[in-house]
Amino acid sequence: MSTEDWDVYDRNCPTRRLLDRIGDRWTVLIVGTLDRGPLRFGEIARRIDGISQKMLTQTLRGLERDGLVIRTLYPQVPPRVEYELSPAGRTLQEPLRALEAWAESHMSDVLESRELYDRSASGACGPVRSRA
Amino acid sequence: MSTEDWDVYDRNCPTRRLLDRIGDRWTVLIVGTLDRGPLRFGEIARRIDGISQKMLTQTLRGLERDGLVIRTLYPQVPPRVEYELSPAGRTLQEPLRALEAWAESHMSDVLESRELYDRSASGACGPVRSRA
DNA sequence: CGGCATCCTCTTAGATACTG
DNA sequence: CAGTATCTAAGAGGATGCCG
Repeated sequence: MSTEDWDVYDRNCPTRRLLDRIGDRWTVLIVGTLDRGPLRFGEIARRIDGISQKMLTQTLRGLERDGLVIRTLYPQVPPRVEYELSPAGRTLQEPLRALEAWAESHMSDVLESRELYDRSASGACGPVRSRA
Repeated sequence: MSTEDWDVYDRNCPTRRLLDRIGDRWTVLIVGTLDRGPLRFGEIARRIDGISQKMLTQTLRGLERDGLVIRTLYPQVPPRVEYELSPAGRTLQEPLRALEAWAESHMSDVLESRELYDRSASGACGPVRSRA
């Protein structure tokens, strides 16, 4: 909570980049899976259908670097690595859940709107609005 | 609000793609600029530093197609085009603002965490945690 | 002014193979 | 198991030029 505040509408605003990270497709899903406690690498991979091992590693590293996820390595053979949300990471859950909830509840509207839009490639005259 | 609910953790879930769209870097900023009412194309472009005309057009088209933004063309010379949030688009503002607020308020923590992380490339023994 | 089309570049991410 | 490394394909996105 620094007194200095950034402007996301400025090109060089670091907050803009952070926004990119947390809005990232995989970040949203990963943080979502970790809401019930620590998970092993493989467990996360299995829960998020379609994520590649590379993207999972990469995204987890980024989250760890940002202090949002804590990585715990148990030096065994075979190795066991657990990931859990940090306190800061837990505060991120609420906004992300809200976003996810919005997407779910507006999915059908959006789908309908797309169909309408795609169907009418041609328009009329007068001030043309995209939606009546 | 259909009774059918999807699972974002499934690879083929359409909600997942919608989540991608609304989490998009430009979408967040564009929806943010439109919170005070309609804006012309050029006005939006001027407010969002660093956006190219191509990405602005493209993102606005997507939002229009999804029924989140309404495009109004006034057939004048030179043409005048205004964009405004639809009712559905306005409901998106709250979650996006929450996300933006989160990013702003946690920026300094994240920056600090990154520095710490980058500084210590080497680790110790025992169960190794990313953060004490 | 607001855009579309084209070109071209640079980043991403998926697949694959190998390692401690 | 949990990665790292490498290659390649696909797409994001910028620059430019033309048009209604």
